[in-house]
Amino acid sequence: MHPTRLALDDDLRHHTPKKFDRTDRTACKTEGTGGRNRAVTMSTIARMAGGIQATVSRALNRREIVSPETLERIQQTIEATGYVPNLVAGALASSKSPMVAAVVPSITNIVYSGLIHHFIDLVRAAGYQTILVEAGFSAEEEEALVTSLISRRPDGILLTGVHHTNRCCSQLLSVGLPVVEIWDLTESPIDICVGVFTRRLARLWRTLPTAAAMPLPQPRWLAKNAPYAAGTPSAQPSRRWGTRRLCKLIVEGPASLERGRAALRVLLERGMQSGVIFGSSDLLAHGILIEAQARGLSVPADFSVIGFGDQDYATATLPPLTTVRVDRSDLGNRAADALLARINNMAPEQRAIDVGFSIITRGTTCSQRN
Amino acid sequence: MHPTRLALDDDLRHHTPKKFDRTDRTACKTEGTGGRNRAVTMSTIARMAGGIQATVSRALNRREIVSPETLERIQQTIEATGYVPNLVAGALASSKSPMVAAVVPSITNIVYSGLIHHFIDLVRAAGYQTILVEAGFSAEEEEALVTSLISRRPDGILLTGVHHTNRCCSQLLSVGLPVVEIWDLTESPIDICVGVFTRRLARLWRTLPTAAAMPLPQPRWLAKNAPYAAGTPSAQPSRRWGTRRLCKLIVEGPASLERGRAALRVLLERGMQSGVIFGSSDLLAHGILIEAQARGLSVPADFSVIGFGDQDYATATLPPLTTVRVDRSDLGNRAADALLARINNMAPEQRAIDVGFSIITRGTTCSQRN
DNA sequence: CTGAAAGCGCTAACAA
DNA sequence: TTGTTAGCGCTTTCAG
Repeated sequence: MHPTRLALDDDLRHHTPKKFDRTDRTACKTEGTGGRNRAVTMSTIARMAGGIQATVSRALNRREIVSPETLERIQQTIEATGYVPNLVAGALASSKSPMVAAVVPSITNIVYSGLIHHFIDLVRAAGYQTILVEAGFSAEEEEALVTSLISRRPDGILLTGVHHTNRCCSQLLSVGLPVVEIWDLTESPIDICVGVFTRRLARLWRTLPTAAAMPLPQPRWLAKNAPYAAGTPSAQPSRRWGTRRLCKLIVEGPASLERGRAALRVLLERGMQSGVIFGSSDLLAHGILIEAQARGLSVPADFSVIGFGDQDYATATLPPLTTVRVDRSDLGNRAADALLARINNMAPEQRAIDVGFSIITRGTTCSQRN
Repeated sequence: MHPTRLALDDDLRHHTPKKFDRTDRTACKTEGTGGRNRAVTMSTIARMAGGIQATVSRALNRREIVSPETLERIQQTIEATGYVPNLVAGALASSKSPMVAAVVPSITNIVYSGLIHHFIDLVRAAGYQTILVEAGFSAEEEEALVTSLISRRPDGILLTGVHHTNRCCSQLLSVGLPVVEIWDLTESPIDICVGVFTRRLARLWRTLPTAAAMPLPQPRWLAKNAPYAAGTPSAQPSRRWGTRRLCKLIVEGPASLERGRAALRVLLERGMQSGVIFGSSDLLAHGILIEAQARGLSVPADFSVIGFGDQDYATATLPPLTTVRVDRSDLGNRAADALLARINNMAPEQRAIDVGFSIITRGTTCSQRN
């Protein structure tokens, strides 16, 4: 193979925005009608089809109870006018919007968005639309958001995590909205919760042979277990955790490849010799692998790495990443099922649904017992 | 450093779900009240505070026009009852929900979610909540979704891409909803559009020195330019494109590290010698880097790689990734600005806003001219 | 099967 | 400043 030379034309390299003028306004609609043209409603359709508004409503919601001819006429006029029913009026009258709300800390984090993706699919299949909102990681922000969500009177609501302000919980409770909390498991959820049982994981950490370091946080419930305050990459003095010496490293902000790399640098500076590094996300763990490679260190010969999340790319790293897997699609599905069940007034069999987790052993750990 | 041994207790390794029973039902609410307890409304508050419903409405929306004492009394009762206003009634009465809708192909793809994140922030600052929905990559699905969104009467709507069904466009037009389309730029948007001017990018590709391969698609508008049908990883016979020989490789499905690795394997099998490989996303490009490394090939000595997206991790790869950057936060912000402007009935200065793009040169290309 | 009529909980004139 | 009164566009009894 020969080296490749690549030269970029300077004028192409940065493409400076081009301006359009607004001569072509074909699509602009506020013109011509002179003021807002009266919206077409059910009554409009009824009048045009020679019937009454209630019949149109029936034609739309329970087609089987109107005569075929009437139905036909109504459908034709609907088609002709391009009428779209007003769901907010419907929701007011029937006090049920076909809608649920989902609150996640971050929509850009695949850990949440992947799960929510499945959730949305399932509730959609049941006829519900999802209004998805981002709450950041603060319970106060969440409270404000939840209040404004409640004011939209969704049929149900999904919350991430189990730490909510008191106001938030009591509001939810007093409205009597079905709510499902995901990720953490608590034995006294607001309504139902589905997720993994945190203490189990913590216990797992504690029993592992040599815990060398543990970049944090991201999944909130890992963060919860951190005995040290967060700070910019800085190692804490090693201390005993369970029966092992643990050096915990808090990585501030969202996980990223770069933060993972930085984490390993810090750990090495602090004299880390060997052991296993826990990443609170696969991304962080992957960053650690890359930094190791850049420094000529070998994983798992020099140290082990365990990620969290089992993202799809965990099989594609060098070497493939050992990681903690929580079945997110399962979680999303169960959350949807549980919420739908509650919406339909079914008492849940269990109030806390544990989806469990497992360790997927790949190339970044050695699996021999010692 | 010494090798690390890692042994996992078998009973801990897989944590089988634990069952909870439902004895603790402290939080269950359908109990006690015997049937649905009448919801508290503005009238309830008014009665309790010794006033009239309209005053409560005023206290909530335009506090400055009610007397301090009345305000005080009302606020206290609201506090006491935990009353949350019903926005759907409000929306019906005022025919404005403080809400906009956003339609993206995929919420799990950071390319969209990153941008939407900014969009949401900005419109929220203006008092609007965003209902976010996923449309997949089909215009038909999108149409159905848009219809159901319209039925919720949002104040505005954001669409991804410029390819929509006719019904979709005409419905949007007939409702007279402010709409902003993002990513692609077209000179005849439904309402306004903000994004990058595709033809410019295509022209850039064409002038590059040696185009060896181009894994596709993901950004829809790259896909659009593909002269070959999609298929599982398989190289197309090289053909002339512009003045260069181009070997295009279509990668099916969403981009992933693994698909990038597979792509390089295929390209090598097909006898790729040198040149530059375009990834339609940074993830794909990163996969290519990893595979190169696994095979002992050197980038950019053996071949160059250019990604797309300038994700945060592009600086953290080995070597750092040269990539095409579209400022997504800028795009999200401008989209929000544009939509808000339209909602406030301001005629846009331009109907198409070009945010441009740039090539960020890092370590995976050599920059010497030839 | 179709009509008539009473709201759903709020906003927005208008009047006092 | 507060009270009165119409609706918003639909769902849902209840009669016909």
